[in-house]
Amino acid sequence: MTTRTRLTAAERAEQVLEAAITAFAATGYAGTRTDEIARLAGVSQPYVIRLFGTKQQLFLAAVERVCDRIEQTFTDAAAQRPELDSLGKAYGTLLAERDLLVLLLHGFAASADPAIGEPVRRRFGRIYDRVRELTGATAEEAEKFLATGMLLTVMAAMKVVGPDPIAQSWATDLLDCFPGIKP
Amino acid sequence: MTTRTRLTAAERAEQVLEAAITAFAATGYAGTRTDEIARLAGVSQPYVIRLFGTKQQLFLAAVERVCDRIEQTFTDAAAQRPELDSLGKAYGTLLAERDLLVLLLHGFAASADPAIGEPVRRRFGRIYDRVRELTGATAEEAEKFLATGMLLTVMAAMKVVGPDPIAQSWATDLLDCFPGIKP
DNA sequence: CCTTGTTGTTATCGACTGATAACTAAGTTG
DNA sequence: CAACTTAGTTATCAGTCGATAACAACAAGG
Repeated sequence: MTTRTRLTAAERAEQVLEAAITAFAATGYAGTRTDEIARLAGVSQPYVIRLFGTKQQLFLAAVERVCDRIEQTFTDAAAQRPELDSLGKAYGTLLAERDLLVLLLHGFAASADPAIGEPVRRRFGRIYDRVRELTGATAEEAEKFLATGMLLTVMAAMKVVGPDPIAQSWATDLLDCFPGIKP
Repeated sequence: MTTRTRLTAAERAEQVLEAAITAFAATGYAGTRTDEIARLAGVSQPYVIRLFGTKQQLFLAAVERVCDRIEQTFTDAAAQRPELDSLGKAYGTLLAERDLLVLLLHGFAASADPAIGEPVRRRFGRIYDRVRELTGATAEEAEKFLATGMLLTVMAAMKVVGPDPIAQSWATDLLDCFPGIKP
């Protein structure tokens, strides 16, 4: 073994959190093993548990992180041009980081567990609020915006959009409807 | 124990499949135990496995069944009035059977596994095709329709719509945008 | 009534997996 | 450098869970 570089707990936790996003996005909350996250982060499995307490707390931290990133993306986009299609274009760039969106989808799907559902509802509501206050959109405009976002998120999970897309004629049809998503 | 009523394997498999939809909707593919499905169906856990081979095959059968039900709902709605908002109203009634929609969402989320992703993409594509051929909608109209459906599906998973909804102001805002969903 | 096919069970295994305990080692400070 | 704190490991457990095997009970036909 090469000499391990020692990091502060906060730095290591950061790496573990990124690994957790990748792993949880791939196989969901229940389907992901903590030792797979540990392997991705390059640490031992018990250390992952010690840094975050439980697997569930790590999952929740990953969900919060993803929502932070999405909100930040919207805030940045609105700073340039505070309109819905500016945020829409920004969401399109998030497709490149499929893990973020798919993890969020796993959060929605796992919402039957109150410990997960409560924060997920809270963060989704916050995103709705941010979208409206950043762009001045009406409820109906925000609804159309979020609906489109959810379709794209589902398509990302099915891997028909984003990195290495699996070609499907229906997917091409649908993607043609969003100007500036395809690349 | 009361005298067990003996059913044909097909009849029992039907009951197990319904139980599987309920259970998988609640806790997802990896998070659901086959003995919980067995308990809901009133049979032993090994019998569940014997009827469907593996847990994965049972999950796939459940996904196929849900897609059948959704397609049938659309077909029926189009028979009465072959327009998009007729199908939309029909999808609204499916919210009462939250399990169906949430199971589908678990299917999307679990699509990273090729054994699940392949049939899920196939069925989603088929629903897109059916929607267009039943209503004569353009790709863009179908996209808006499916986007709305995905938002409602995600909201169903978060339990802010459907039976015993958890009240959230943002959810009320959003639901007001769909005429005739609220009841 | 007895044989045969089908429905269903109990018993059990073997692999997995989150979490804990106990220990090691690397910095850090006086 | 010695005492202490913090980062990280190895070893291991206790519970879980899908699957298999072997057996039991019920029904039906000859």
